[in-house]
Amino acid sequence: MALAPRRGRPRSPEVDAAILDAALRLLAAEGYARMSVDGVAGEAGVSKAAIYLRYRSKADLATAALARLRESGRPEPTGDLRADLTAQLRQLRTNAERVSAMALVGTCLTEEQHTPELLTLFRERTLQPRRALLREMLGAARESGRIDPDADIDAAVDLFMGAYQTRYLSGEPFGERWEERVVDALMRAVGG
Amino acid sequence: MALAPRRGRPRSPEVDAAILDAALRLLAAEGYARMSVDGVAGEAGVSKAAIYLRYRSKADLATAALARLRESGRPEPTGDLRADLTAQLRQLRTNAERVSAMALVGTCLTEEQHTPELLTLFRERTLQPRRALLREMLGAARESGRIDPDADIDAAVDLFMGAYQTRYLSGEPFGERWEERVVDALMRAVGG
Amino acid sequence: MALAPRRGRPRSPEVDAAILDAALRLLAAEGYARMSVDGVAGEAGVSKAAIYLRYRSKADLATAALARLRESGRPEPTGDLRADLTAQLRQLRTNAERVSAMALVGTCLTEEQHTPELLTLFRERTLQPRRALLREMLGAARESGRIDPDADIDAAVDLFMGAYQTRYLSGEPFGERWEERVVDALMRAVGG
Amino acid sequence: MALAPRRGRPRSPEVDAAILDAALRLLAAEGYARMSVDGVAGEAGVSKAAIYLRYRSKADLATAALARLRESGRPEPTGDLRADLTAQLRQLRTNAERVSAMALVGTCLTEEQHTPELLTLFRERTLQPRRALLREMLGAARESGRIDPDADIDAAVDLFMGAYQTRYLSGEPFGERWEERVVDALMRAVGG
DNA sequence: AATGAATGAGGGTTCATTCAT
DNA sequence: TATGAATGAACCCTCATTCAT
Repeated sequence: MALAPRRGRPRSPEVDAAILDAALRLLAAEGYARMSVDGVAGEAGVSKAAIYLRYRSKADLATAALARLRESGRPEPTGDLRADLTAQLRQLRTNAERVSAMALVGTCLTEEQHTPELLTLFRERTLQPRRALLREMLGAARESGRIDPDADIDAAVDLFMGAYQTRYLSGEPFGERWEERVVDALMRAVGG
Repeated sequence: MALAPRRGRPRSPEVDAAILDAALRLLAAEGYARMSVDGVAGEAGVSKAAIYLRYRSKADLATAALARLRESGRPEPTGDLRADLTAQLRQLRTNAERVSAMALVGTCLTEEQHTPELLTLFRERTLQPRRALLREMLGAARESGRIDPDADIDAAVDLFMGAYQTRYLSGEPFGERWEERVVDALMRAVGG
Repeated sequence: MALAPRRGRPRSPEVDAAILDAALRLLAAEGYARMSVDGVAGEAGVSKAAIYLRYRSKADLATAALARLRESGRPEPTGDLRADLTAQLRQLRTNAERVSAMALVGTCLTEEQHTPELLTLFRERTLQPRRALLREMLGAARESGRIDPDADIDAAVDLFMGAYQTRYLSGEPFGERWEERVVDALMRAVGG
Repeated sequence: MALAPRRGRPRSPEVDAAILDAALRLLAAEGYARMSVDGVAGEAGVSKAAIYLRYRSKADLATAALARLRESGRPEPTGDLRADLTAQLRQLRTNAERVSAMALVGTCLTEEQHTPELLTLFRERTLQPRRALLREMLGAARESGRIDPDADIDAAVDLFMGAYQTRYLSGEPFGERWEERVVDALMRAVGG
């Protein structure tokens, strides 16, 4: 099982991680344009050249940092659609707050013209998997007759996924039991 | 902002408008951080100092530009809820595309830490009026019994308002009759 | 005769001159690659941005500095070929030492691949005019029968023009009456 | 340079040669200032540290590379001065083009202040031997009466050696039979 | 001996802002 | 009022050199 013996000084994994952590932190806090490679190096406690040894450009670095974005604790569906949707929405919100997701969304949107990789990556890593899971859950419920056979799953996904974003954007407080209320409304929409 | 000066040569309103137009265009196209005062001056055909005569800083300029953002052609409700919602959604989408609203949203979110006025202003000028109108429409429909008396209007607003944003973000094409499908689903949610 | 009244703050001619002087000095002393815009700004006592206001790039700056290179005191031909050639050669040598011409030649040659404008300019401003003058002088002498009607003027120009350069390159001291000796030899070559 | 090590793994001569070849190539192509140790390592297919193991600095490396410069095919004098001079000039030109001699001359001149060893070495290896040979040829011809006993050999050497350089510098095309024409003129100068 | 990692010091260029005319 | 000049502080990226393996 031994890896091929690598020649030369090995790359420090601590440095690897420190760079990406710092980059993601700054990306969320400052946005891509304001994030400076100097700043990342400073936060990570490494030299700028150590970063350029790993990434060819600032865009490369930001992309790698974004690619590292992982969701933690996406809940497994149980089959109880209402409960599952609620759990999903709660986790989406918690996770978004944990990783400053809205700030990252902002950066990706802002950079859509200059650095489109960011938005592409964000879609692939974060949005699409969640949309796919949602489609599966709703599809399975429709198959098994737990929701209306005519339910428009595609439309339901758009309604559901945007709720958190638009609430955040609006600046209005979420209030008690926000997730439950949204899910209730959605369940009616799909005839659950 | 500066009070209107009473002495000396008055400021040209054409210049005022040209500056704000250029600033808004660049704000949408480049984002706040990449928008340069030089660039605005160039697009507006004035000197940089002419801008600093009117606005104390780049942030001031961007805020004023954003404040200028006006929606055009918001349709008047007719009383037919389904038709009205569809018209609203269609206009929201059209208008968003016209003013690069998603890019502006991105900038406002990205700058939430550095220049929170931008997001505040965007909320006040763009999001809140639309949300208020929606609440009115749904409230009136509930009053008059055209939708379920138990309908959760607040939740419905979140579902409705986020649909465009999340669809745009997802990168998936909108497809034919997207607005109708979303409104159909929402009408079920509110028992219409 | 009044110039059109220029608007805005006029560009300081002192700054103009200081920049070009510093650039030419550094170009000769350090070569193009080692010459830094920071260094030029420092020597000239201006900010880097003042330089970039005038020149779009380092290459532009260097080119402008080189274009400023002017010979001083190129002697007017008197008609006495031997005396004129000697005067030319003496002035060539003096001038070359004054402006570090060989260092500039070195830079232009070194940068032939990366910044060919430098060599082109050097040719146009310095080499070609002198070669042309030499051709005229020799041509006139041939017309008037003071040198051999078969004299190969083109070859004579190459012989004459390279003498200083190659002597400098060789590192050997020029010695007393070096110019006279070279001109003597050349006069024989053209049958003077 | 470092003494040959007696202990431990011996240095590979192939690596030695590859390094110097690459360095000379880059020195001619980019000039000293632009030549990067990374670039040399890359071209030579070795690591940067392998270079620093052999040379203490970039200047050391460049010097060693220049020292390797060898002329190939310098023709042996036959005793026929005109033919010999022509052959020398032709070979000088050919060789110069082969090794990008003018670019190297440029680098040596440019670096005269910072790294004077380069110019010194270039003189010793390239210029002085050729000048010495020329002096010998002309001296022998004068001894044997084939040229004027008063011919100024030193001046003739300067005329001859500079012709190629100045023609190259001037940018004018060499044209047919350039060597013959120059030698013709020179032969007259020495009374041949 | 040889490798690839890591560093510190610039280098060219841009930009928000202030100044002189 | 309005202009163009001038500035100082970054910012992205590269390089000669040293270090750890």
